[in-house]
Amino acid sequence: MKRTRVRFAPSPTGPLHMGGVRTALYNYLFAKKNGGDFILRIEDTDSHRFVPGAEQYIIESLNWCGIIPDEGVGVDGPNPHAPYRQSERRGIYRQYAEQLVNGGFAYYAFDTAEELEKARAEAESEGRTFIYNATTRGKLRNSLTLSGEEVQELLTSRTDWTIRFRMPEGRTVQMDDIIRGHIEVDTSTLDDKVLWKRADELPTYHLANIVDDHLMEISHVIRGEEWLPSLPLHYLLYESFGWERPLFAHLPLLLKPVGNGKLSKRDGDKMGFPVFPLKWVSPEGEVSRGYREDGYFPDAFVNLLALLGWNPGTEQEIFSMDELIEAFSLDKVGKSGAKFNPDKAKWFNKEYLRMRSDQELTELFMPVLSAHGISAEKSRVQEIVALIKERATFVSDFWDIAWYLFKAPEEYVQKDAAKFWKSENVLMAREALSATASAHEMEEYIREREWPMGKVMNCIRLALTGSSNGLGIADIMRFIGREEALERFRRAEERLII
RNA sequence: GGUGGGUUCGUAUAACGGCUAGUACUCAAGAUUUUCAUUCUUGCAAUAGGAGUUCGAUUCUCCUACCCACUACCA
Repeated sequence: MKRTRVRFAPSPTGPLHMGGVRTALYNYLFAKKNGGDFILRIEDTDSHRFVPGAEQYIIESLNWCGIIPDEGVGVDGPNPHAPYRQSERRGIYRQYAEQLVNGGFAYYAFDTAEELEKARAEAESEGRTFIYNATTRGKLRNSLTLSGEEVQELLTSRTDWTIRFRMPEGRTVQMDDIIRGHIEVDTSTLDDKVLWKRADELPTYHLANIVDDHLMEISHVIRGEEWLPSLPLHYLLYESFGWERPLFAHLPLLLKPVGNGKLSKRDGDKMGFPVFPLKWVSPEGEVSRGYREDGYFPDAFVNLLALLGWNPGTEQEIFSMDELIEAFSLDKVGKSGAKFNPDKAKWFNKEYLRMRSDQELTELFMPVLSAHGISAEKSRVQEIVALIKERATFVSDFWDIAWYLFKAPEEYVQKDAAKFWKSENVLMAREALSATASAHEMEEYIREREWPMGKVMNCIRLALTGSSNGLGIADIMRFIGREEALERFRRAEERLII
């Protein structure tokens, strides 16, 4: 049997967004599940849309997620099909395009951008849509309508011609998609796509894609649903070359959380969640947040992405990468677009945070503490982390949850003070606090006297933390000590009016 | 407009012709707790509409509606 080889082939036109990461992930899982290769190829055939830094961003993102290519751009190991950057492969495409011309499957087109623009505008004014195919190509300037000498002349004198695919007439292309099943399309609705551009000596996506997939011995093409409309062309290209084609699987789109449409950069900014794996600063200086910088764990991110459009068929939701590889299969991938749910994303991270060891979380929390000007002993911090980890979604929550274990409150929440800082409460609280040596004793003291536990405790909590919610008094006192507790209470008495 | 794809609770999904349509997130209520959070329990909530095939349809077929993608010398 043929070896499984898949590729992720992004275009470096900007940061890779989470939909792209998911496509890469599914390719990776499929490859690993089948003991095959996962290849990273960069499709930079559009010189006008190149964005500096985008390629590096793609590599870093995949690396952060643990989606490691076996072959391709950024891989140190053996790269038998190098180069994997299409701009570096430009020399190989022209011959293939010309092979199609010689076989009668393609032709030279000399229409200028202006001429095509005019034809489109004309058609539109008549209520039609211009389509470059069998119905119009006979009236346009190309090697099918011009004489051999004219063609030769134009080929050498001009540098703005293209090679177009000659879309056959009256055929129904029969296709099969692993996810969507059998699909048929009539060629009369398709157009003569440009395959190669003389102007920059580069192929367009369609040609480069087919040639490279063939040369790199790709067995399965797993890509986004937006490519489904060009599948007939790709089928026809394989047929014209006489090549065996790979199997295709078109993944459902990732949709925005509310409303309709593809998930886009704007949605994240608007709704307060990242759309990109990593923070991205565009060449213009525009900043987009990333999952990594927002405090997500890479394995949580991968887990939530995996479950957007795929399900294991069981009720398991938490998967390590190895478990995903084991469980993954394309026939469990859904057909309909998946709306991204930020709440569920947070839930995943919360689950992953709980699974992290106290030691690891402590290492992550230490820099946060220093950033707040706190220097604390690691062993002490680790005890605190153990106490608060299940209250947090992100490591960054730790500070908000437990800052008062590191420093005294400067101010008090008005509403809580109004509710609990009352003379009778303060009297009881002061007595209980000063008459006992530990939180445990204090609790006994209050109970014996049948004082209202809630009122007294919240009064103390207000003095210790500045608000009426937070950790148990016993835990707080264990960390700050009795002296500090008494001091904080004294200060509250000075500052708060009854 | 044309072509293709899609449609189960608000969201992600399960149920490969046969249970009371299941689970998770969110939300609500209750229990626990000195507060908050956690935890536990319970609850709200769906097969887009219409025909057909069938003993029986969420599942198969057709029509309608709605949504999405594509329709570049972009990928």
